[in-house]
Amino acid sequence: MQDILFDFISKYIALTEEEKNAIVSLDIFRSVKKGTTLLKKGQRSKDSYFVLKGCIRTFYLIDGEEKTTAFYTEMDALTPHCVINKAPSEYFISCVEDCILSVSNSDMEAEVNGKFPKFEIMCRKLSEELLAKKQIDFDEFRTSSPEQRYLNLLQNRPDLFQRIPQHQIASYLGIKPQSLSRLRARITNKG
Amino acid sequence: MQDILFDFISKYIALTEEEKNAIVSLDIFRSVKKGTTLLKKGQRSKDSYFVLKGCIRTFYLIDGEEKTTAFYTEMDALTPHCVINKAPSEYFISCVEDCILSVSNSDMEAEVNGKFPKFEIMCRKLSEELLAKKQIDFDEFRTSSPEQRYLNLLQNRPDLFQRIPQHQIASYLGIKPQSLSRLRARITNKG
DNA sequence: ATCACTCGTTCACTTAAGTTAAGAAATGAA
DNA sequence: TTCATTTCTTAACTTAAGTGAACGAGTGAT
Repeated sequence: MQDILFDFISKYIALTEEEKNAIVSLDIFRSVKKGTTLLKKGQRSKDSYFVLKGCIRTFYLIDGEEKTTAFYTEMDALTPHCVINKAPSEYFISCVEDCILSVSNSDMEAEVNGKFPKFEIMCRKLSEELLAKKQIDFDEFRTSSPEQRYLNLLQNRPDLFQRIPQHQIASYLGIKPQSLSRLRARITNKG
Repeated sequence: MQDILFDFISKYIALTEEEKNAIVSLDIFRSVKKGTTLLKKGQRSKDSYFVLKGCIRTFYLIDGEEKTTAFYTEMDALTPHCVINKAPSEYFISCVEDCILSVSNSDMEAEVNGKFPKFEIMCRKLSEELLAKKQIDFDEFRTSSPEQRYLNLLQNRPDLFQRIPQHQIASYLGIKPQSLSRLRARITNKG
């Protein structure tokens, strides 16, 4: 299972056996049940997540309504905003499925970065890459209609439709569940 | 004028006079006329921009229509996606106003980073901070209606309405110019 | 000064999403 | 299994954005 983490890391830096052992000895792997809340609004967490198996999502609670803003699945890394800016979290994080996660604390990361400077390089590369990806995703969202966003999602992340409740996907697309149902019906009647 | 750049840098790292001189000697300051296109779709540029004065925007050309996705004003830094992923640009960059820009090439940056390791730290901090900000902006956009987005923009960047054509702001809000006009009329008739 | 062009607004009409409500299907717990 | 809850769909109606067109105000070029 931890091989997934090492596969991911190998995209950015090469690891020696010694370094791999150092990571394993940190004992960062966690099994988490579906529905578990990993972070609540207002909390000040230092934990970052890497998804080995399963799916977690971030959502806001606005006027009593959940607004899902992201899904993280296998090989996705999530450093909550509150870890970066050291302020209480604006949003929630919870498990959509039973998950196996690698949970790393920012203090631990600082320690590992001290011991193995390679990791600092990885973090820089990773955050640059994530910024570039986030920019493109944002642009795509901004320049698309809900229907186009739905078709894009179907194209780029078809697995989400098999594992995530429709109302959470609707929220992610920026519309209501009823509108998603209707939109789907509209599309099938066209094709 | 270059003091603006040094003020900006001082938020991340402290600079010696020697380092400041090294930057000035790079001769990176450029005056650019309103309407100038800095980057076209399909080009492979290595240039990053820092706005000292004026305003530049990024936009896509989709079905013959300009879709504006960002405005950069004083103290904003823009590293185009094509610089990061070394692929042809998907979008255009042009000047909304006469501008004074600091234009830095990624080769130059590598050189400066080599001479002054401090700069590498600044780049890491900056890209982490930008990622965090981008995430929050995206979440806000995702969870808002066009009307809320308009009100937020009015709150957070009121200057844009004084310096940018309405149809570009409409596009930025994800709607048509006519809808922005109507939306504004609707709001004034309410209040 | 004139002409062409862009820009912003308004209007009438169309299309799609929000809202409210109801019911069927699936899920989970006792 | 049964019962309650959640999830998804459908429908009727409301609201807001898209579309196409027209108009006046401003801008720039000649």
